[in-house]
Amino acid sequence: MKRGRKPTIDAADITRAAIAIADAEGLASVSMARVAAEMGNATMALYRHVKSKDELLALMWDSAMEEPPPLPDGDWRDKLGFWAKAVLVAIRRRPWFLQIPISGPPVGPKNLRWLDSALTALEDVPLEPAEKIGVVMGLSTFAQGEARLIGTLAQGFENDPAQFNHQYGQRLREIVDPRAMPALAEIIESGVFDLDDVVRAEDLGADFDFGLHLFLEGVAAHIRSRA
Amino acid sequence: MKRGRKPTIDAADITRAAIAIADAEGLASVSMARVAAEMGNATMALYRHVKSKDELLALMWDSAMEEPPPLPDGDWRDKLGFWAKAVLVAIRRRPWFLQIPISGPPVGPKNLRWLDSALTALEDVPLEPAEKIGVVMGLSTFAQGEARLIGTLAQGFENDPAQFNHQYGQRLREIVDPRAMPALAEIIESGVFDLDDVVRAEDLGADFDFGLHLFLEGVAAHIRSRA
DNA sequence: AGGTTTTGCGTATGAGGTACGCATAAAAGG
DNA sequence: CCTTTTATGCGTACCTCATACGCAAAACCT
Repeated sequence: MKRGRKPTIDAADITRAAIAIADAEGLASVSMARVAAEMGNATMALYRHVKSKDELLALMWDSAMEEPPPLPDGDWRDKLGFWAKAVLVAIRRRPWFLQIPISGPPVGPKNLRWLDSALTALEDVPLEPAEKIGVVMGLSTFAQGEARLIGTLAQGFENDPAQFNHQYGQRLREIVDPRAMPALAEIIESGVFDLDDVVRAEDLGADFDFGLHLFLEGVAAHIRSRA
Repeated sequence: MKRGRKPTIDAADITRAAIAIADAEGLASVSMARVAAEMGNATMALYRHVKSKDELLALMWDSAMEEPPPLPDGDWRDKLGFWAKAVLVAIRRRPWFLQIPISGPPVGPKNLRWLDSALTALEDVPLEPAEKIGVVMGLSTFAQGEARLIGTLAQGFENDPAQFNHQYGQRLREIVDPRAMPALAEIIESGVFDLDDVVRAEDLGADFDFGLHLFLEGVAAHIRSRA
């Protein structure tokens, strides 16, 4: 039998508590003391189960992603598009996910299942393994980057809504000298930056959809050139 | 005339000193005390010119990017591809750039010049303004995400080189159950993850090139469907 | 029961951000 | 030239955090 005092908590409990705090108040509110308090333990008790805060963050990172949803019926394009949107949604549900300083390639089971899901979408596509990985990496990179951007803007909007109320276009008009940056000035004049009222999550979603469309279009073209 | 004691330093000086530290030792080494010491001032002297550390980080963010290089001759594709690679190179030169928590849309002059540069590359392309912005945003997102990934892996490699010496594929083989994740298992078996020796920056650059190729291919397809 | 081992945790240390207030320097007014 | 005004320089102090260390409490073994 196992000797010594019985542990009252384990690393998984700590991770869960930390995630609950991050979900409710953001990653900045996750401190060892706070997590311990939330669990009714003393701060230093945590260190019996977790080497350091960095390790706790790594555990949080592994647990943060939910399971990948089952792929829809259709061709690879439907599936991969669905997958990319699922990635965006999953990250958006845990905005602090991208704030965790990561350290290495993914080995956590959840992340590997996401990878498997994307590769399943490409199952019947005639591409080399390395190419498939490239496609998935590119898509994943794009989705994460877009999620980051959306999160950033959403947060900036919370802090200072006035900054976004169709003043952005105006502000750019003041700053940008058409002689110095003619291409940008022309786009500004077209009014794309004059957001009528507020930047909404849906607008940002439209940007994502367009980028996704371009990328998938590129994959299709590449497949065609292969066949 | 302006009353009061003459300032001996200004925000730009502080920003420069902070950037020098970040370049040399990473963003983690940038503390108010450290920056002040480096300038030969007392810690609290900085607060006369900078409201908070967050503000200092924002200033660093604005100053961190170098000027966009002039675009090469060629069609939009050459130019945009060159631009994307230039973004990657510029970020790679300041790996701490992506670690700064950002707050809002870009208004700094350098960032606007990068934007102008990309739009110049699309000058003669028959797309709507909003579409051009979408293309540039997508590309920029992709480049930043890839830079982040490369930086992460490079750092992980420094910390623990053994982890990468063609053990990654082996490790995956142990973890991944082919019955649970057949698509992933098949790719693993193909040996793509068995990096012969070491993950090199060049290999990662190849990934970037492939993703870039796909994206530009997609843009080309979209333009064709427009014409 | 006595010894052993493992967990729980109080105390202490050091780093970092920053509020506050006084000292100091430079211009303006007499 | 001296006083008043105003902006800067910065010492002190406080608070939050992560974490090393060591002792006490609990559970198992003989």
